[in-house]
Amino acid sequence: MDVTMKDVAKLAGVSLSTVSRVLNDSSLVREETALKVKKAVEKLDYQINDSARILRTNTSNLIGVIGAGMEHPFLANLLKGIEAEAREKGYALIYGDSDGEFEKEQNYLNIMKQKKIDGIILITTNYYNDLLNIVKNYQIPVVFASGYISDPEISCVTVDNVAAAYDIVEYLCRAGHKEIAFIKGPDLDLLASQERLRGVKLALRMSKIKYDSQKFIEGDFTFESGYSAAAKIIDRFPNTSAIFAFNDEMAIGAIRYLAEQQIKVPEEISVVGFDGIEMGEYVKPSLTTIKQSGYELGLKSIELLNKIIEGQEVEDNKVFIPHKLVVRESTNKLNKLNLKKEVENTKLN
Amino acid sequence: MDVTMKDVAKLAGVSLSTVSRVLNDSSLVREETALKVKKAVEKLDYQINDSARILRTNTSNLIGVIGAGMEHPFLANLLKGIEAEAREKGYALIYGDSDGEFEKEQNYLNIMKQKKIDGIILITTNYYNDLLNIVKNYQIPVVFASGYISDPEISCVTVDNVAAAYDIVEYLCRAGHKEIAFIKGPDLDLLASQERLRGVKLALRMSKIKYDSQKFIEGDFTFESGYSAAAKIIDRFPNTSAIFAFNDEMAIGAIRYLAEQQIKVPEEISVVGFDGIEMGEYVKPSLTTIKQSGYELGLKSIELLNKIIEGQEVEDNKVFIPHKLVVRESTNKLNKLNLKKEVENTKLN
DNA sequence: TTGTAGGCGTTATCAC
DNA sequence: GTGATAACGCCTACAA
Repeated sequence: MDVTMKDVAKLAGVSLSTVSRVLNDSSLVREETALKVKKAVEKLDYQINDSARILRTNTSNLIGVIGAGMEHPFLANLLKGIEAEAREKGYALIYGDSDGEFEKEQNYLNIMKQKKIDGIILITTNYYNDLLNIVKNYQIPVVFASGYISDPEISCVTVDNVAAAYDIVEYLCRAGHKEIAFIKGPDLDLLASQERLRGVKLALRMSKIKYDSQKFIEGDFTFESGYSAAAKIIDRFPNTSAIFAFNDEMAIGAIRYLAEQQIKVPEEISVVGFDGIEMGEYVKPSLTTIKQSGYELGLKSIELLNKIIEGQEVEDNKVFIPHKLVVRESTNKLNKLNLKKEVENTKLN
Repeated sequence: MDVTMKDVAKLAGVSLSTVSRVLNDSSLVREETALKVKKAVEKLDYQINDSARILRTNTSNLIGVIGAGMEHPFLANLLKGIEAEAREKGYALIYGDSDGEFEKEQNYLNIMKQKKIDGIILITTNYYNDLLNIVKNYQIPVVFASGYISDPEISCVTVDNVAAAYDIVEYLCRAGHKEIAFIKGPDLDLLASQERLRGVKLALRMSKIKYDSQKFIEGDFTFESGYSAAAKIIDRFPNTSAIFAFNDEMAIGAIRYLAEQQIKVPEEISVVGFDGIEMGEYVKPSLTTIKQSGYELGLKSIELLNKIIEGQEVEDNKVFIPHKLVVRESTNKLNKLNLKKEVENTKLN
């Protein structure tokens, strides 16, 4: 079997409790004794048995992460930020993917409870209300990192989706675009997508453009769905002059479709995305988008969670990370060509 | 405190041992009794205390994953595959990122050992030799999922990097390319990159093209490094007709640079990548590449690890996943324009 | 400053 | 079939 504290105690010629004290940096130990113990630990390559410690102390230094669609670049960076900051703070991570299915989420929640996790980061967006109830019941500190949760008891870290969506739509309107089509997220996504939708509506109203639900094509945040959504848009609304996709991947999928149809971006149609994943800088044309940092989102989430776990005063349990409009090559101001085309189309309709 | 087996036993009117038996599906329990217990479990929403169980049984149903650069799409999918198959097999995941630093790797290895993980998946490529020694010492089942490990004791799952690199370089040669430049991986990466390098050399030799180490520019698998490597290539070897980047992201970065320099891909220079990430289908021009499935790599890794953990017979501890050359828009056969240019350049040199 | 002993919630070995 | 009971390895009063 493995080396235990007993072995260390024996080799160091002290008692179990002394070893324990040394390992836990108790100040009540003579330096000389501590040194003996440390040497023994070294010599035996002693590793503490975490289960025994957790059983005794009921705290695990373990944080649970339940996500969905984490292979998307933005979320992959979120996970990276979570990991880095968690390590920094002395936590290890239990990681589970729910595929957005409630059953799997429940399942992981149970497993994590059994492991006595100190806290949990939730990145799922479907069924989050049901999750909320379970989590509240569990009395485990939790932070949502996937959108704004209105429940005042629940902490969350997120970009301000409403404001960000507003910003980018307003930018399009200012550039003269009136015929804007949208590739929204899945209707199942009750957080980010719904919030972005609100931001869009707000911006349209401010620009006196009438809201037309027909012009919102549902995607699922994949390249492919952006591609096929663009096809629908071109088919149904040929006079579209700008497309706002609710994430960068769908925007890139859309651009690809337009290129294949010989529709020039941005000369004929401007395209904007959301997230600001690195890839958007390298596609041709590079992508105008709302940039937010997944890494920072992860970092801030753990920071907040850590405060809650440690019982520190939390001044605000709703944290927003910054976002920024980044204008690149995929958008332009409406030029004469577009305006002419729009006029023509208006006549035709 | 939480509900324990004791509470369940009391409510069900049986002893601790009986509850334990029911929970572990022991057949030695009368159905009637089992039912009583199950009802009590249900009613109290009892969750087992995993630490206590692990302490007693010394098995955790926990698999450790240590990775680096997991935000890259290929590896993000690898993680997804790992997670899905691990869940399927009843394991939970402890996930740590080493940033490719030996110290962090060691650190996570220790943490994981303390948590009594049943097995470990290693995805890091630097210092893997040192890791190997530690891991062997730990006597924990381990599977490398980042390249071929020659040590016969060590299990690994990987694409056949040598063959795959060979395939794509041969493809370029067959298309008539003789002036090929390379964007290789970091020299620190002792696994995939070195293997791909071997494959390249082999293919060059077969095609009677002389090996020129100058033509291998080092990148670090990021878009940015592909971009700047392409700049160096164009600067130093203006008659280059094809570029092979050791992953898709660097290839895409290179394409971006070429586009900015008004160098047409593939008309003037063909570009190929490696991995086959989804994004390669959507860039313009779409990317010719070697396709391998990160998801499958993850799945197979867990499959193998599981066998080892369960002590099943493993017929071969070196597993290869399939790869496939996918030809898209970023390559062509050398046409007259290129050939003429090459002739001219040859004269000049 | 150090040692002794009890208990955390399980599982496993005995009896009955 | 079922029930006591002794570990598993650690932490923490309490004693010394």
